[in-house]
Amino acid sequence: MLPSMDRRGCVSRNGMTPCATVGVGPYGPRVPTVKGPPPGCQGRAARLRCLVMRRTRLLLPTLRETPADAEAPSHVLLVRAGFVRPVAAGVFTALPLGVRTLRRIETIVREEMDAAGAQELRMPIVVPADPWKRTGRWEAYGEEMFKLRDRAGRELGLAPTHEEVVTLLAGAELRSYRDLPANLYQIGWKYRDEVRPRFGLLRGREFLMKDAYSFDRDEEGLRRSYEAMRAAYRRIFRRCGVEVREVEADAGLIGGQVNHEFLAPAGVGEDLFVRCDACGHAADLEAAAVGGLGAGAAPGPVAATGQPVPGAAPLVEVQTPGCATIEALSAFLGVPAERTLKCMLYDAGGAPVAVLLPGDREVDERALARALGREVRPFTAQEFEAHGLVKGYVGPQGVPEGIDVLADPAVAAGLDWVAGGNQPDVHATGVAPGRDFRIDRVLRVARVRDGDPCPACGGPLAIARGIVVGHVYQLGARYAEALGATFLDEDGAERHHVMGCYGVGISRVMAAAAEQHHDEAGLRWPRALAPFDVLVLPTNMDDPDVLRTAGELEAGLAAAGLDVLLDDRLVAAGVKFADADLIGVPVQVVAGRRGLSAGAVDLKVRATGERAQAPVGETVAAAVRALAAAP
RNA sequence: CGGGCCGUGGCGCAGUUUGGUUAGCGCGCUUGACUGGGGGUCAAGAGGUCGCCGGUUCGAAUCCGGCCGGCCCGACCA
Repeated sequence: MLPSMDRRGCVSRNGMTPCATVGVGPYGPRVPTVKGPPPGCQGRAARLRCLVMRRTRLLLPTLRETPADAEAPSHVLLVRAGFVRPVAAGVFTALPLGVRTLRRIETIVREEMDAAGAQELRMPIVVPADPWKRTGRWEAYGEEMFKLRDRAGRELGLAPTHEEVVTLLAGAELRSYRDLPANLYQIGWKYRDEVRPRFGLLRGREFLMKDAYSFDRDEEGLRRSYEAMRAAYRRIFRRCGVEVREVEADAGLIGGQVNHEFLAPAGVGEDLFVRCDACGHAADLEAAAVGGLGAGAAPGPVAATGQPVPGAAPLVEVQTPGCATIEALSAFLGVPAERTLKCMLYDAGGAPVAVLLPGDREVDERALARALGREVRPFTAQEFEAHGLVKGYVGPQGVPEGIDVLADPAVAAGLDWVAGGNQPDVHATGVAPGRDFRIDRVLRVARVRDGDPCPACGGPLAIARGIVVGHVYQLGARYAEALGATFLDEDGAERHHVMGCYGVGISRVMAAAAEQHHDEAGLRWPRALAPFDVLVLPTNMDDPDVLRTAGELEAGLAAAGLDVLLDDRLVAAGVKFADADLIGVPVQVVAGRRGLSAGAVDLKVRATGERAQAPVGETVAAAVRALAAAP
């Protein structure tokens, strides 16, 4: 029987078990056929062990050009290298290579979760609205949550996370302290109707996530569960080959007090965080702005200029025509911006507040809102007028009673400020806190900047971008209380479950790894995440020696337990090299006429670019070693 | 949701300002030949309701209106 064949070297359309196909040929009448399965790949048992794939049988559409709608490196490369295809804004199909890499991440996550004593569940994507209304999150999530109605008019949502569902399950099934502690997790698609999907997989509307929920008798148990998860997360990201920083973070809509983010530093990361290279301290930028920095660490005008503290100068009014901005004022008076006093006015949930900070600083409005527990917005022109204030020339000495004065620690600590004179074109110098104006509350709401001192050690902080790949929270009992989830404790008392929740963005990890590991030629997967371990690349498809060797290497590498991709296309070698670098398989084994004439094949480690030769007979061992040594 | 840009074979683009009858180019795809160690060469092909709807006009990819989709910046967030 003559196998069907096509130009690309496909041997058999129905020979779907890769090892059942034969050699690499035939490619045409001129090309000799390699008979029989490659050595080491005979028999049913061996066949089942083989983890080989032929390029001609794989849906692996690589693109030579950059897709017009992709910007982030991970987005460009995951599309170009044939891992994913876009379906709608922020929604993707994972192609076979993408599935393989996602599965490797999932496997690592499962192993570590299971090792930590967690149990896997499958919860639904479509969830009823009622529990969400009871916890208040139906409203709180707002437009972010996909909401639907079924034919009977029942309200449903696509779950972005599963606290409600799992808490109800715990309330029903974890009824005794003997059932606790418990940690339940799942891996599945999550939905979020993003205001603005972007960066490809990094911020999609559908994303693959592992979410886990711990249930304990008390806070002490929660802390133990929490620390166990943090430890598991460190192992997960280390195994994935993704560099992460663990930072103190903001709880967002999930809630709870203590929480940490695992940020993968990357150029396109959408989260800003501060880190101190001296002591390792790191915090989410917003968390840092609220409580991460102690008052003593705040740079006053004195520390910033390096000048000694002047004595308490008298308050003097000076003419400053056209100086409604700090920039103009600083230039006009020849005073550094950090010695001027900026007085910002906000409406905070109906109550006016004044925020004082050095002129070179900006208010982090989110941090302010969080510190006050109210929404804030800048004063309107009418509000300035109503309070008798002149925009651009507001000084704290003229802030009327009834407006709370919140001051940055630097303002409280400084003397001799240059502040607004509360009339057009007038400022005042020598303005001192306490003497000239009151401070109702010292509050750190200035946006953290590069170079600010670290609260832990005083060293310089750096602002960096990162991708949130993991987030762990201590939730406490709020969900259990809202949903009435209780258990009977040892003393017979009915108590609410104390919860924690823990997420890993599986699809984000893939994108984050792509962000961290690529070059101009393409992806460079860490070996734990690569879709295949080894790529076998025969260069001369008309050479029987080359074909036979490639087939033997394919079988031998598979027998050694590696996932092997054989590029059996009948195309120019250059095409294969370019594709090999693009898809980023860690080890390339090149079998070509040139090397084989000396009895050798070439190995290339993608991540390092390192090349080596090995005798044909030792290639498998050399490839295994190269893979083990790869990043 | 504000601001900007963009929808033309599978992908990347030109053509639109100044309407004109066969809508081009590169890559990819098909067939054949040559080639075969870094996206090679030649030849012959296939493939397009120019995002959708409506309007103006003798005539619309091109002008006007509406809608849909996508990207970037911002606000927001895993």
